[in-house]
Amino acid sequence: METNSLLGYALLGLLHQHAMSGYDLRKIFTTTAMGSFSDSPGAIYPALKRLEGQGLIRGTEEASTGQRKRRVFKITREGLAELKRWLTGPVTRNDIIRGLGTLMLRFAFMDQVTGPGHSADFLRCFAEQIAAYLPELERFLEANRAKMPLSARLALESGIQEYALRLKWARTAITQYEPGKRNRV
Amino acid sequence: METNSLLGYALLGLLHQHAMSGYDLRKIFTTTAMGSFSDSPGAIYPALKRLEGQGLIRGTEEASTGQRKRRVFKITREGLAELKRWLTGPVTRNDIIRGLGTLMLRFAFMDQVTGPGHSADFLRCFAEQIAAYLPELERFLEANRAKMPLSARLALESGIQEYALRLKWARTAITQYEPGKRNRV
DNA sequence: AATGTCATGTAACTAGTTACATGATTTA
DNA sequence: TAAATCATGTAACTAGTTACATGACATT
Repeated sequence: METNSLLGYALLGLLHQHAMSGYDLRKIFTTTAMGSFSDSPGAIYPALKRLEGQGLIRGTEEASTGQRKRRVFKITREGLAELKRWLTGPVTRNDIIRGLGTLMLRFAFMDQVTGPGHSADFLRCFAEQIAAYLPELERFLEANRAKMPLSARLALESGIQEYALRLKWARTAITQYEPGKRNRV
Repeated sequence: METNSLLGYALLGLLHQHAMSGYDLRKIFTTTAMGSFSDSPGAIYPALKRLEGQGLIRGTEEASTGQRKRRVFKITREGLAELKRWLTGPVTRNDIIRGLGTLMLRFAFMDQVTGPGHSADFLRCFAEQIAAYLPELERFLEANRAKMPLSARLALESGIQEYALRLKWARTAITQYEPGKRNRV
């Protein structure tokens, strides 16, 4: 069972949408809302090489529109299987603590790859984990608020607010997957 | 001018609060709201070594409460200068795009290290950058909402909501630094 | 005697950073 | 001809991951 970095899964997920070159992928990271990923060639080309080495994607040379030849990558069956495996993994307490970015990326790909049924399940686990973690943070704040400098307390409150917001978001999002709504893309 | 990772600055900021051992720092990462950092010895001990090599902290052996000897680290003048340099750097568009974690850590240390006057300035820059980025994300959503799968759209909306929340938070936080309020710790 | 907690550290591996190199084609 | 855009790639460096090693003392 292979392991990949978040960047690797991001590339895999994007290549599942449609085949693309490394350059296309870089442009996605520079010009769309996926700007949290680095668009540097030193990150993307080696990552594509690794994915290809694992047999998860396959690149084919293509005579491009005039300029230099481009390598267009498409996801393989193995790649799709690995992407599904990643998407369907459990939502752990650790995932929540280490930051929600990974989980949000997983969710973003979910409808397309594993279908809306699974997305709703994911949201339920997501909400459950946050609902468990949030009171811990709140208890920590109350226990320490007196001894904390203002900016430290404000920063912590901001973090708590973020988790609270995501919980509310998840609960609203779940309703969009309810039967009766036409939820297919 | 030295460069350090986020972990390096986190350690520097914590050691500015008071001198501690590597083990104490690890415990902070496991037991407090700073859980986004790894508490693994393979991360922390080498990071402390690097900081000491740069002259930013200094460790002294200490006969501990019974068990094995511990090395207690304290920040040096150079370390404090470097921490201040990091805290007072500009708030860039890139800082906002790459994730708010780094900026929130900077802010958390700010009152103690550079004083409440600077914290308010920081919040104004922070709010300004978010206020500039947010409409870009919103335009992207509107331009793509039709072609996006439900889960992808929801994920993007969640991201937008987060930025909106942080903007509101920053504007509220600024008022807590206004003259007339007793804002010293 | 075995396990747990305090406490520090290293080694092998992985992946990301910045910066550079290359090269074709198009536009100013 | 200089610069911009398309397009791929490498090299040196940095830092983090997991896993292991060590060792003292305390508890069961």
